[in-house]
Amino acid sequence: MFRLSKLSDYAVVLLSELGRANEGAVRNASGLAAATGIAEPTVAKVLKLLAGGGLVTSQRGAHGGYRLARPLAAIPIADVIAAIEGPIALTACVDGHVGACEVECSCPVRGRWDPVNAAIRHALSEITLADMACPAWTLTGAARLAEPVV
Amino acid sequence: MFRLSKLSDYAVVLLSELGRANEGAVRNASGLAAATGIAEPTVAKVLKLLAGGGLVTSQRGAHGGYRLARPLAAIPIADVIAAIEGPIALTACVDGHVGACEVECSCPVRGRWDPVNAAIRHALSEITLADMACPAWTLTGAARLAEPVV
DNA sequence: CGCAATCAGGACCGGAGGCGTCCTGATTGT
DNA sequence: ACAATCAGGACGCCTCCGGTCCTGATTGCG
Repeated sequence: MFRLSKLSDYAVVLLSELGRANEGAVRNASGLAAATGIAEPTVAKVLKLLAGGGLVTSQRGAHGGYRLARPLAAIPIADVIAAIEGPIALTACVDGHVGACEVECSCPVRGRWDPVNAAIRHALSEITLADMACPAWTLTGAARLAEPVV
Repeated sequence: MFRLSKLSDYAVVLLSELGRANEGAVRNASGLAAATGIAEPTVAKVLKLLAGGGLVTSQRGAHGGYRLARPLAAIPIADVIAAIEGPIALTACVDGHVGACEVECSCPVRGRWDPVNAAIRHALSEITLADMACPAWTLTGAARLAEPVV
């Protein structure tokens, strides 16, 4: 199974939370932590990663915080994963590392996963955060989301 | 990055090796280890997993070994990964586990990654081992493939 | 002008799980 | 009967993720 980092999961939650209500609003880390139920240090870490990836913009100083850099519909899930976990690739041997393999010529791995990587990258580029938003929410508990839970 | 297990990588190598030459031939674990450069105990482990997944058939006893259950072109890479690493899913919370989440109602994760999982599963089902075979080989050394190398 | 709030960046540690190995038993051809 | 080979599980090392915390830079407010 593809062992996606839990941090990426948090990232989707936080981005969705940011995308709710008025998208231009600035939210600070502690407020987002309270709204999502994720531990505050973790929230801060994820937001910093997302800021580094250009998915959110940060405002420092008093009353600072984070806001979405683009609307949710313009954020493919591939970008989120890339921001949190680095470039999308299946194995270590895949990107670069040419010549580092010990079995070398008999190593049929080099470049072999490339089509798989490309296929996954493509698949993940087609799905945006807006697509992932609330299968259950929109149906049952949209109202519950307006208020910070937990 | 999608941290695909190294075992899956070995599996592809071993299956490709099995698919070379005459596909019906029986190869034992030590021979495959020698041909691929992978440590023998690891080869045995991978082959056992593949046999459990029905990708190879095993013959016990003296002069026993493994052979492909189907031709390479009939083995999607998704089957290999499923055999080695279990069912394909991005996170633990995704499949089943309903109600096991601590944040529960505020956990926007449940079911959310489903479209992503489906997209990846689909992508991996479209690519067979035959497709992955030798991007470099087919160009330069197609002839080399006809005969068992190394 | 000083202070408080907030993000930026990195260091640090604990725990989980993958990876590789090995051992014992079952099966089969010679 | 023996040797070869696979089946299945147990086990330990080691890497890496996760979560936390600390210090410094930036900015608005009193």
